[in-house]
Amino acid sequence: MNKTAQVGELHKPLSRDFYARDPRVVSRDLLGKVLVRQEGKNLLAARIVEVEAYLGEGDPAAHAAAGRTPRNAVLFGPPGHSYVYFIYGNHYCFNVSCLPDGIAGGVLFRAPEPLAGIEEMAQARGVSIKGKSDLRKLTSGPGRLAEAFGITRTRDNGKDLTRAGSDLFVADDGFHPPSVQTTVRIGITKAAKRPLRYVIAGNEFASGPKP
DNA sequence: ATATCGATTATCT
DNA sequence: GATAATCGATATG
Repeated sequence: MNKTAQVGELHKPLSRDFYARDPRVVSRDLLGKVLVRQEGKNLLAARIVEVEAYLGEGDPAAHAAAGRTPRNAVLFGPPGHSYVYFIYGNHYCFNVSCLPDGIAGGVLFRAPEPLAGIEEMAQARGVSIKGKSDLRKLTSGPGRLAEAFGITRTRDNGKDLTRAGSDLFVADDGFHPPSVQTTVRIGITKAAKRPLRYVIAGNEFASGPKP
């Protein structure tokens, strides 16, 4: 398998079937895939290294836990649609709906490794990249990821990520993560002990303090 | 109409 | 390590 991204694959979204499974399975399979934003001529791409699974009614930490509301309706809809919400008055978080239509569940994208469109991401984030280690400032954390990719609720909530030609989707370029680590989820107070955070082991671009 | 709080981050000390 | 910033969804009156 090629080490570099097979750019030819970067216009082909993952299928609806991929997302129509348990969020824990989708989470694990999303690691190593490539998140793509295609805005006309501009291409933003980043390899997913950290995600979290949020289950439906049985998961107190999930937005879907209290049942369907206008805000979380996407999570109850068909799989492969983006769920974007605003948090702490400052940040957007980007998720994808999982499981068949009518059953809630989703995956939160927490951190990817930037591959293409570095300049555009830095501009969107309002930071400058001097050294290689500064790349972490672009997308290391859900709020940063959303800002780097220009993801907002009005623009992207409810978007079908599996549609051919969508400007926002996830692609498989053949990369396979060497090893996957699971930990507890970050920043939640309910069901805080469940090991539903998935990280490519030892990856530099995962959120949190650098080891 | 008003109060509460959150799947975060930047910027202090 | 602690906290301010700051919006909107939701619950309650």
